[in-house]
Amino acid sequence: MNIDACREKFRAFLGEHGLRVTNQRLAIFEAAFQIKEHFTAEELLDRARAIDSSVSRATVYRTLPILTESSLVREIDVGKDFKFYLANPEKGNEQAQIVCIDCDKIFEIDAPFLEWYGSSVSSKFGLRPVSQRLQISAQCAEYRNTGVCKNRS
Amino acid sequence: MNIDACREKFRAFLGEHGLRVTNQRLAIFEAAFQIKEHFTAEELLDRARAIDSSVSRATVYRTLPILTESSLVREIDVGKDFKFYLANPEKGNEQAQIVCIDCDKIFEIDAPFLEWYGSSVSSKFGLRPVSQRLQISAQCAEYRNTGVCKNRS
DNA sequence: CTGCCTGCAAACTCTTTGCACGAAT
DNA sequence: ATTCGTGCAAAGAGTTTGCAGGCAG
Repeated sequence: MNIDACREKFRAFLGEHGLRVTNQRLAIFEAAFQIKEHFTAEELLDRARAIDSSVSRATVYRTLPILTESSLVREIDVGKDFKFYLANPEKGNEQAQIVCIDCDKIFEIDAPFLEWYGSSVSSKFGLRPVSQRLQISAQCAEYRNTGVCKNRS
Repeated sequence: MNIDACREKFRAFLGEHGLRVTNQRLAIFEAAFQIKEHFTAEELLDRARAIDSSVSRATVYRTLPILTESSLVREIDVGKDFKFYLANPEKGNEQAQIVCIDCDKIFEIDAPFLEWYGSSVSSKFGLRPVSQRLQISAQCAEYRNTGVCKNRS
């Protein structure tokens, strides 16, 4: 989905939920979609402030749930003490993440079986799956050999 | 592995790593193995204090890494702001978790393919997997119908 | 105008850490 | 005797929230 369609979807979502279209929310939306990879709340704040300097940390944290509930942004918890986010995720729950434990880089991988697997195993417990997450922690080949990861930022 | 073998493994692990066998560490070990399901650091503290009232929160947090590194306890991060632990996990990384989003109950499920899947997909990125986690968030059938989960504690 | 939205700063939660005392080896 | 381990309390980090003022509808 291109950014214009996403922006429209965002405005529509706000309208449908009786939420107001504010400059701050728009700036946060634009900032999120400028970032092509995974980002943190803090990085989003920096980007959003570059667009609208009045954006505060609180508003970023209050806007992120709106973005995730509208499926425009996916929240990714890799077991660290802060969360990552990804704008306009292409494949819903059909993806998994590999996290490099040295450089923290996140690789998105296709996991087409995932939805099916979660559903079939959950039904044995009388449960209906809401979301699935497959996460793999790994080391780069280079890190393994040299102790340093080439992806380190 | 029965508890006696585990206790012996714990003492051996301490010895091999130049760590001392203290009453507090033993109390925390016993407390963890008294709990047959998943527990939090706070629950472990309560149990450990019932055995040795001198155990402090700090020591619990300092002992948990020892228990996880010795594979006597598994750490489970379900994306909440605190971690769960499970003593004497039977199937290493060959298990996944289903978490009920209402009552937070954690169901352990077998996932025998998991190790293989992580390895095969990671190798495409030149990565070596360190750990895998498959987590499914789900709702109880009862919760779905009545809005209340029968497992609610 | 009305009331949702905002920035600010303080509060919160879980976890970690500095310090001086205490206990294991 | 040494040194590591401990309890206490404060610090830390990311996130949330109360409040008074501001802007969308």
